[in-house]
Amino acid sequence: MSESGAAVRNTRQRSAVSALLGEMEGFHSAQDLHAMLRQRGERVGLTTVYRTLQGLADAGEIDVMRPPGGEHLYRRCSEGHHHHLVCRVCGRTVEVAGPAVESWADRVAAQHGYADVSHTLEIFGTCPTCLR
Amino acid sequence: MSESGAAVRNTRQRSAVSALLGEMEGFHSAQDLHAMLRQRGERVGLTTVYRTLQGLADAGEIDVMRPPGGEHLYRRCSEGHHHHLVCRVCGRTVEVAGPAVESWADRVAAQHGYADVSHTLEIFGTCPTCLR
DNA sequence: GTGGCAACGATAATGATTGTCAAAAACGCA
DNA sequence: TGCGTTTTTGACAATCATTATCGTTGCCAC
Repeated sequence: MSESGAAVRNTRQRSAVSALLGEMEGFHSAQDLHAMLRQRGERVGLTTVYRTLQGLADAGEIDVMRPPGGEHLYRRCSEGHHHHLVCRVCGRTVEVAGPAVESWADRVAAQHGYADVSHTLEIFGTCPTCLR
Repeated sequence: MSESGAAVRNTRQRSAVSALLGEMEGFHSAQDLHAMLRQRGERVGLTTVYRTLQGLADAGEIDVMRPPGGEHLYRRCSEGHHHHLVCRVCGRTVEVAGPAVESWADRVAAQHGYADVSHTLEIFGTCPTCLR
């Protein structure tokens, strides 16, 4: 009645969302993904898309970004912990790793006695293409 | 008729918001601040609070944080660029400076040809008090 | 003092996300 | 393989912070 009762079921909808994310490049909003699924003829409810994305995000299989614009953006990305360098014009994204930053954050938090540390870091800029 | 036409006016409401932020500790939402102003007897509209906060944020006089919860949080804080270490239980916040992180972010962005770089970084943890 | 123009503010609109709950589907087990 | 239990689904409504609207107010320059 507590642990081991995960029981996550394999459903058509979950596969569809997961597969779509696997094919996509870049970040997309939940509503975007929902629209794409409908175009493909997959019948998936918007509610389910939200739920599935949340589940995948909790499981660490996708990344979530909260841009100032307001919409949450989701993306399937590489396994390890990393951050994003995002073009504020076209949205092109580069994954960057910064081990030094990770350890710095942990160290700073520890110095102040904070435990169970996590962090978010996003870098915004204008990419070479959009500069011209 | 282009620049120099800033013409930012000094109004009672703007002063009230600014003064309140000067006295407050920690982050507060726009609606929080609005409620506090009303308690004080200051008659300020919610719309104006939003507008003023946005103006102050644009001017760099206050910091904005966008926690997962959804509400934007504002805070008057020290001048220079810095980041926040936030307790995810009680919200207690510590300002931290990380020159190394700043230069790292700029360097990484430059390596990828990105210009006009900015970044956001927030560290979350559980503070010593909430650990007990 | 006075006029122009930005700021104000009550209200309505927006829009992404979440809650609800009956119906459908998936899995375990006999 | 068939059945019951339990999760998941999904259409729709609700939520709620933020933004737009637009007539009124009051600051500031002259």
